[in-house]
Amino acid sequence: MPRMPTTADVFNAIAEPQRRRILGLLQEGEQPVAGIMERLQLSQPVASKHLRVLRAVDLVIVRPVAQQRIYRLNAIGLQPVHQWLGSFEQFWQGSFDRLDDYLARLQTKPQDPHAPRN
Amino acid sequence: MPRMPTTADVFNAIAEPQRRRILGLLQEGEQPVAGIMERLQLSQPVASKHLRVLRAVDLVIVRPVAQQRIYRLNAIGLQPVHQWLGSFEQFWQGSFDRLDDYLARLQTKPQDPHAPRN
DNA sequence: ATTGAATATTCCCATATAGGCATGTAATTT
DNA sequence: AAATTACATGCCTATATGGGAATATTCAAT
Repeated sequence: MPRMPTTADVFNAIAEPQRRRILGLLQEGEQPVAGIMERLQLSQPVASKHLRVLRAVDLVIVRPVAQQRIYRLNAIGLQPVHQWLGSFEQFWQGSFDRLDDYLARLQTKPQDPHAPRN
Repeated sequence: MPRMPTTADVFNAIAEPQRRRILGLLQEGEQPVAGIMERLQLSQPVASKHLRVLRAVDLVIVRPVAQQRIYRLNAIGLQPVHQWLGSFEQFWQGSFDRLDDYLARLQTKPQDPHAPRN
């Protein structure tokens, strides 16, 4: 079997660099397709196709304004990736550095009695 | 041009669910190929091929022991993904929660006179 | 109704898969 | 040395791609 479709999930969708660039651009604010084309130097069909994928996995939201389609970032769609990554962060440092973190947390926690979630 | 090779970068490597499963398993500790095969119910060639990709992008480290190859998780290799994701987390909450963050920062910032851009 | 503007979609192709099957290879045992 | 173990690699196929060129679609202006 071939590779999974790019629209299969967020992981596949963000594997493509151009799509990551688009998402990055949309951090600055919503944009019509023409804006994305210009800023990222993409041909019109290429832009539209990438946006189609991002739409399919719910990473962007479209809003029609006249003939324009305004695309907005829907960053919450990246949560699956964030969650998956979360389980790995504890492995990023050796046990030594993790000990540092642990001690540092022990020192600051007591100062704030109403310790909010984080 | 077709899709970018799975070995092109970490993003492409982790797009494949089986490879994510392998990485997940390796969180429990290093494993020889046979262990991965059994735990994840993969054929031997399939396991080897996925591991090859993970090796290529440096998400796992191999250590030979007799005829066995012990695979170990190299979670630091996931940092590019984590970094990229980082720039999006500030968009995860609605403007309301972001306002909270902003106010909280205003309270602590004054202690730092050299307020950098932003 | 026509024309024009902004996007979307279709058709094209070269390329890279994931997995099954078969075979190659390195180290160990007998 | 021959056989066995534990993996890696090669070959095969169906399928999905990203981008280019051309065309279709949708809404607005004339």
